[in-house]
Amino acid sequence: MSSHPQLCHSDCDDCPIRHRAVCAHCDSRELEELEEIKYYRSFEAGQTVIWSGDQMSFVGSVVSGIASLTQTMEDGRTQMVGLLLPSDFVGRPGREGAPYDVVATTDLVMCCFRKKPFEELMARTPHIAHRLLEMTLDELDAAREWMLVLGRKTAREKIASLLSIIARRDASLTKRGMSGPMVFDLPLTREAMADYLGLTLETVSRQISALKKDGVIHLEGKRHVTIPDMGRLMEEAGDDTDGGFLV
Amino acid sequence: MSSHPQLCHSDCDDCPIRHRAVCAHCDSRELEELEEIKYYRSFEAGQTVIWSGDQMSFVGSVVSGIASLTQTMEDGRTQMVGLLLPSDFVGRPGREGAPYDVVATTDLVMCCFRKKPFEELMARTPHIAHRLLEMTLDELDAAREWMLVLGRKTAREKIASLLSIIARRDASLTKRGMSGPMVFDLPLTREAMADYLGLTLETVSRQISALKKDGVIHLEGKRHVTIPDMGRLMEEAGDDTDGGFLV
DNA sequence: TATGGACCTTGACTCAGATCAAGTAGGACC
DNA sequence: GGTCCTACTTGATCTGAGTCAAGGTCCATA
Repeated sequence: MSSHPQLCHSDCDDCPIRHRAVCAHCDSRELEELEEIKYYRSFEAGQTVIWSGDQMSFVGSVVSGIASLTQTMEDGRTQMVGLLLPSDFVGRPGREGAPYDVVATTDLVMCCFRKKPFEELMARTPHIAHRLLEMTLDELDAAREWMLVLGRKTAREKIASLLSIIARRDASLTKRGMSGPMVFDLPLTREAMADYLGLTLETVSRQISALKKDGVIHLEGKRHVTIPDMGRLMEEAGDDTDGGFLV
Repeated sequence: MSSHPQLCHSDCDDCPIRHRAVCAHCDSRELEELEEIKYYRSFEAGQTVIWSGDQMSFVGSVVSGIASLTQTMEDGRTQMVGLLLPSDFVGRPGREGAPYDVVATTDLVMCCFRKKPFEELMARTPHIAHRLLEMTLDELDAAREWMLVLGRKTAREKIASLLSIIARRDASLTKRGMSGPMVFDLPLTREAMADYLGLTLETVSRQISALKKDGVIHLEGKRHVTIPDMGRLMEEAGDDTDGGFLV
């Protein structure tokens, strides 16, 4: 599985981001600098972190909770174009405005760096710039993978695709591995799932019920999911059974 | 409008790529190096340039013709995830395999650089690396813009969106500007349009006929398009009338 | 001038998913 | 215990786009 967009300052204990691709190569001067421009921000579920078109004053990563990138048409139709899970990176060094809304889908904590000094540091530090290109390529792959889901998959396949992405991300974050049944809590409402999948919330609900009836997933309450057989779910998603590479 | 993913070697007369963001800042040593690792490749319409999963031995840009990035499911459903018009860049410096097929949608000429030495040059030349990040961000924006099209737009809006993208790209390449009626040849078959839009070719045909009947576009033959009123087309696409920023 | 084939159009019918509408489940707060 | 509210489910019906099928157009080649 490819690594995910992540960027971390020095102290991963108090900013619980797993991947240290950047800081592992930073010397202490750089880490000090990062520490100086670092701060935390919290958002409540439903709050908008950044409005489309706004100036962005920071870059950063998700510490806990979920944020989503959403685009909205004038008549209100919305499409999520990205899902930011803990450790994912937000921000576009070198760019001014945000091209879409960033919304806190659950309560959210972010670890931010002030943008200007971060960019300056980046300009002086080739391996940070390089890591950033890597992350952007990963995001691009994920977006294009999702285009196939949106354009060509059935509602049932879409749900299965989303569940398997969340399951895989959850496994890699909790280091629980992918063998045996997967258990996790759905971090999204039916409506948010619908926005991500280009469906209505009723269709999402119906297809989840159908997958449950067919034994592909188990549900306790409305959010607690067990996937007895990951291979089966991936077949339902229309993916190669050996697992997608992206996100 | 944002710049498009492009990368150019020194001699833009014999490699007709408009944007010189890279070479404008290269000194003559770098240009000489680029010249040494440069070569051209031609493909016939329908040929596959790179298979998904293959090692890529070059990076480069489209000189003439159209290439597309496509993803295919096991059962044959396909989705185009990118359209490469003249001057667009192909390649993922620092990455090995291709994540999707690159197909020559028309007869195609590409200007290529050998990948290994290009990467070495890039590692030594921060402004090329920087330009590459810029291009990747542009592609990411375009992909996400397209996710809204795939997930939430009607067939009619999808066609209008594609036509306005092609019209705008055509205008910027030929420097004809966006005022007055736009005239161009559709570079895609109905089937290719369907693959890009997540539709069937019959639906594409029907919607083009409908837009024609309603006077949004004029058609001479099957491919020669006139758009009398670009604003009207963009309304049909469901975009802000002031024009999208992306692609 | 025919013949074949790629590409496109149009019609008739079907169906997956949207829409509209009525519920249920469970938590917070009085 | 009741009531309110948000999140979810389920049913009935509608409809936009897919499917299947029959032609049409244009061009290259015989």
